[in-house]
Amino acid sequence: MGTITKALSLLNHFSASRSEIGLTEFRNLSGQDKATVHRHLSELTANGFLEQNPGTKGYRLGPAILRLAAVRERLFPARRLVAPLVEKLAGELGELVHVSLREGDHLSPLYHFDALIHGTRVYFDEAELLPLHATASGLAMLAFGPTDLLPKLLKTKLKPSTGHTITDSELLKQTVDQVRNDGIAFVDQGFEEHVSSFASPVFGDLPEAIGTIAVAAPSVRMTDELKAKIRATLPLAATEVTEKLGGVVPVDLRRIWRNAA
Amino acid sequence: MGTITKALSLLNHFSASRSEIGLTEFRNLSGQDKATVHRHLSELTANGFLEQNPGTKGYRLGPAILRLAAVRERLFPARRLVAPLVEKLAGELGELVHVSLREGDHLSPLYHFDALIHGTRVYFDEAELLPLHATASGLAMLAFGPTDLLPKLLKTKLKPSTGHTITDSELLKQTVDQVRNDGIAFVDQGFEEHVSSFASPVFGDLPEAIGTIAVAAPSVRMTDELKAKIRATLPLAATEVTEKLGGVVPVDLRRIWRNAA
DNA sequence: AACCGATGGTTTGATATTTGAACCAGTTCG
DNA sequence: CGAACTGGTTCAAATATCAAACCATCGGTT
Repeated sequence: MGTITKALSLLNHFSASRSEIGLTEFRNLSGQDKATVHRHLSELTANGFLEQNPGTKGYRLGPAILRLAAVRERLFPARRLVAPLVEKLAGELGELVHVSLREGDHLSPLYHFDALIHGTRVYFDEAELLPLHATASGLAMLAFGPTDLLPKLLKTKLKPSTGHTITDSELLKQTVDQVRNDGIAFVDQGFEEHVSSFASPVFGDLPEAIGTIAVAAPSVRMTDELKAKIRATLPLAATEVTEKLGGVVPVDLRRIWRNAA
Repeated sequence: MGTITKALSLLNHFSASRSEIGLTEFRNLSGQDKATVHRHLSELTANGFLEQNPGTKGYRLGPAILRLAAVRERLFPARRLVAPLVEKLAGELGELVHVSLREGDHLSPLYHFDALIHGTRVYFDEAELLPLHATASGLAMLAFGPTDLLPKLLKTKLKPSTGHTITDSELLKQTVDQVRNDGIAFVDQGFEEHVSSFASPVFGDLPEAIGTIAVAAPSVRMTDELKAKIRATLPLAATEVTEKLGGVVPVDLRRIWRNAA
């Protein structure tokens, strides 16, 4: 792992529930040497990617990130473009919908919305990277994303998130093949207990998925009726998101989706 | 310059007018070796801070930045908090107002708003880092920010942005002293030709400026009347922004502002 | 087709930086 | 006091960097 990757990985330890992290905590989370972590934190701070709370000495995400995010959204306003589509689908289904983009061998949440019409709801952390083998989104990405994604992933050990996570290489291959045939992925409690989700791929201008759109609901609410409704609407939403992002759905997948409808 | 700084500095070459940058262009902009730049770009891409356009091979800002920005805004919604104050002041004055936060030895734009009531207007690039010695915001930061900021800056060569930029150490020291007495900074065409601006510091919980609020207008519109109006309103706005961000204005500066009013 | 001048990307081996175990210093708590 | 935490710093050994040369590919020109 290169220096830059080590440093940037430190930033991934922030989450909705952990906004400020100290040196020792970073060392524990990253497993790196303390001196190294410290130099990395200093350098990230000097560049505005972190800022240090003068009182607690803890580190927080810094202003540089906001500045760069503003630039990206201005040039390629993906968040703004997909937001209405996500909200519309979430409203129709009454469940949590999220769009994520591939970030290396994970998926990075871009936008999510929950209609909040039910008492129980699925918790979704925008800061958390989604693993490819444990989530419906991940399976959709493995099936329709870059072809070297699955082989690379199979070289690593598949870490279970729950007792239901697929950790067997052969089973993962078969499941991905099935997703490729169906044009939609379904996972029950693979990432979080008691949560089921569906996902379909979203494309850029190449016939290679750049992200996914997914619906997640508590498993108890995932009835045959809701499943049918999701299967009927999700491919359409994926097509709309793809078009909003200036991409095209590959013809063979378009055919699969049409036949399913 | 450390590896991480070199890599992160690459990201600063993006701007509103330059959304996609190729390897050779990065090499020219950064002055670094091509092989090094390429390795850095690859590593940034692998971590989602950049993404590569498969067609042109150029690099763009990646999804990781959005993800982290969402986390930061959720934990410390500075942008959302200051936006209404910036817009209110911009409306009252009819000119461009911006709030920036310190990012190492520069200022990083956090939010800006232009009432757009005049035909000519000041161009403001959210992606661009503001130098401390050339802008009103910078002088306010030098006067009220960390005490080691000015000495450190004086050790480097002061690069002129226009013919009016202060590049003399002695003059800069005097000017900063004056800003410290006035509680407000004024610069005429120090950063952009034909643009004048005022700035006051904004504080966190320590008696040390963390950022600034500034008004910029075409020099021809900067009449005595407008100047008086800005001097009367900017300190109040700076106080409001400080309070929104959960900080306090140091008592001695509060006295200066009160006496001026 | 052959050529040119760009581009992105890779390799090599001497050189410089990063690394990590141990070390230092300040707090907090019994 | 001393133990157990913090955050932060030092100096041989591992790793990254640099410069220059190289390869492949693209789009236009002769």
